[in-house]
Amino acid sequence: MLDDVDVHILDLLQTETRLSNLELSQRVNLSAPATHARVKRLEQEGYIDSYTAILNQEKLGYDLLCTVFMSTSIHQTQEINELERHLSAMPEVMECYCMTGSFDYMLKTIHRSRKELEAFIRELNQLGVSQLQTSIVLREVKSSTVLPLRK
Amino acid sequence: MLDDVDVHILDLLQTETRLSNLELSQRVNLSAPATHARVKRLEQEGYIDSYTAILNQEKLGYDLLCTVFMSTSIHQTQEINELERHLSAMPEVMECYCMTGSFDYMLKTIHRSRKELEAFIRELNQLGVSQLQTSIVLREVKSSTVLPLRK
DNA sequence: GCTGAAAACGAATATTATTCGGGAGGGAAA
DNA sequence: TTTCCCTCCCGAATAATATTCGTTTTCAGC
Repeated sequence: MLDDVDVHILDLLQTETRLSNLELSQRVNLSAPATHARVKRLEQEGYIDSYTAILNQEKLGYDLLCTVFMSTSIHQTQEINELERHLSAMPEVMECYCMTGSFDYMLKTIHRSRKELEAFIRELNQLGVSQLQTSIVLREVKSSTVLPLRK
Repeated sequence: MLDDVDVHILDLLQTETRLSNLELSQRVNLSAPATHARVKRLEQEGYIDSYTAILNQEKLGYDLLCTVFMSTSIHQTQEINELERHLSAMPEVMECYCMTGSFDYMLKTIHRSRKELEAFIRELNQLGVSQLQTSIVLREVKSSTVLPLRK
């Protein structure tokens, strides 16, 4: 279980990840070793999934962010698994969710150009897709990975 | 501009962020100081937006991931800005995009319970929203922040 | 209050980042 | 071709930081 200090640590880690262990320990009013042990425990117990660097999409030439809603014509578990493995392996697919609503899946995809987007959609169509509805992101208003721990 | 080594560094940083600078330098066949200087430059020039810890939603009690499509009845720039500032400030809103398609915005939101989701939707409805369509994520097939640099 | 387990502390050590001086490589001008 | 200059690299030295360790404190259960 998590106490208040654990939650404080998690919250600092997800917003100010680059804090040194020493600074972190000062923020939560604990010694450096105690703080360090807690962080290790939180990693160990799976509260922290991963650490990552968020790169700038625009600067790296990825101008085209899309959402794709799709349904599939296949229904057998094995084929579904196969389809999902395919989707997961596609590097353009950043997120893939199985959803309620009129489509089976929603994808968030990223592309360098319309040309690449078109190639991607063509690739999707070869995977047993029955319906496809693609929308393009015009502007990013907010993009965060931060869970609202302090609410 | 970026050379091959820069791209290699960025790719390692977004997948194996916890590599020490020494290990990183060995992976890209450069000395530690040279690698370090490159990373600093990449941060400085904005190729790296941020570093973050990805927390485990489920373990922290956030079972409900949703997509919300919404349109607004307001059209004046100032009011739109106001609306977007509101949306950005809501901690449940993890992502917010202005989109093509039949709705103005798409949100990705996260909640602890149906109760909280309901409260959130009620809050949204007080912001000048004309249409709202909420779907719930049944299963996460893939969730990544990694750009396909090596493609 | 007493006891034992869990967790914290400070000091010592090990790792790692960071700085620095110097040198190699490569393009431009004579 | 030679010289100059700029950029970028390297290894060694230093500074900062993480990590380990033995001891002390804290606190729940009796």
